Amino acid sequence: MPVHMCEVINKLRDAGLRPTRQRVALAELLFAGGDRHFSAEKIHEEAEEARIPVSLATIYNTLNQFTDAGLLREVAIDGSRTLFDTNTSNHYHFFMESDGSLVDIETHDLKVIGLPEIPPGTDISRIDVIVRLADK
Amino acid sequence: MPVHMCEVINKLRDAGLRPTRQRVALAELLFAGGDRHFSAEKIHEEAEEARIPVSLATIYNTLNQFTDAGLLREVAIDGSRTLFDTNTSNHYHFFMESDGSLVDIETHDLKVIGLPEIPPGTDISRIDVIVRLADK
DNA sequence: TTACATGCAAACTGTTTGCAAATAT
DNA sequence: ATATTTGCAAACAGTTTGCATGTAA
Repeated sequence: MPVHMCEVINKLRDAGLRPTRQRVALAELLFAGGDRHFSAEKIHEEAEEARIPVSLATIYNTLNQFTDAGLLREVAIDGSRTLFDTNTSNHYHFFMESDGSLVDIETHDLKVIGLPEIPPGTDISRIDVIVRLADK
Repeated sequence: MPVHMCEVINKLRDAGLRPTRQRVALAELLFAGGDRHFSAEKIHEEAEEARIPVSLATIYNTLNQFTDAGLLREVAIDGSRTLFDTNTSNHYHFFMESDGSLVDIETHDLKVIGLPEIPPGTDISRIDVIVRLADK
């Protein structure tokens, strides 16, 4: 078994997920390259191209499990579909309205200042920033 | 016909929308008070309580028309449902994770700084900021 | 009178779920 | 051996659409 596969298996184990055939294959697809953004449907297509037999239902379940385990995060762009992001660190996004794609903005570049007091009894769990770009 | 009703009618006319019974009634519901956030379903319930007969399909159509006309804007929180906002000016939001409600943050309080260069050939069409709050 | 708006039901999209068969431990 | 995971199809929620009927101009 190749080393990179063991890494994926350990990653899943650490997250408390059994390293099943499908989960390992999907994790390799998702985490092989650098950071990326995708929908469930996109991953389904890629899995088919890679001859990995996984049902769409399992992809949804897996992406949600990965998200719960902190391996992915969701990005809310509009109501039509859920996008996932392999970069789980605190960062913001450019959203290309022309083609619906996302590009990361590294946090150290960008700051949100002047935040008013938050309601008592609450904590900030996350700040989402989406810079929507349109073709000129 | 009361004065406030004329205002609504003019507002619709200015937006290029015929002031039909349903559109006038919905506009009064939506724009009577100050700024507010809501889903299509919520407005459907309110219309029923107010004994205004409007089908859910018409509410969806109307909210989308109002949005296209610039009378409303959409707020993307998560994929599960579309939220609308009567405040169409540039402003940001607190999102209460506990109950799914939204509260406006006035723009003059909050600034996004250090934005990196945007890709050539594009313009910023809007910046969305959502501060997610969880109960402590 | 005529173009546009409405209501209903049916279609549709993205997502979740129930359950029998398959699999990891 | 046993608890978990998978795949399928069916269920589901939110939203949109086709078409006959109603209405504003």
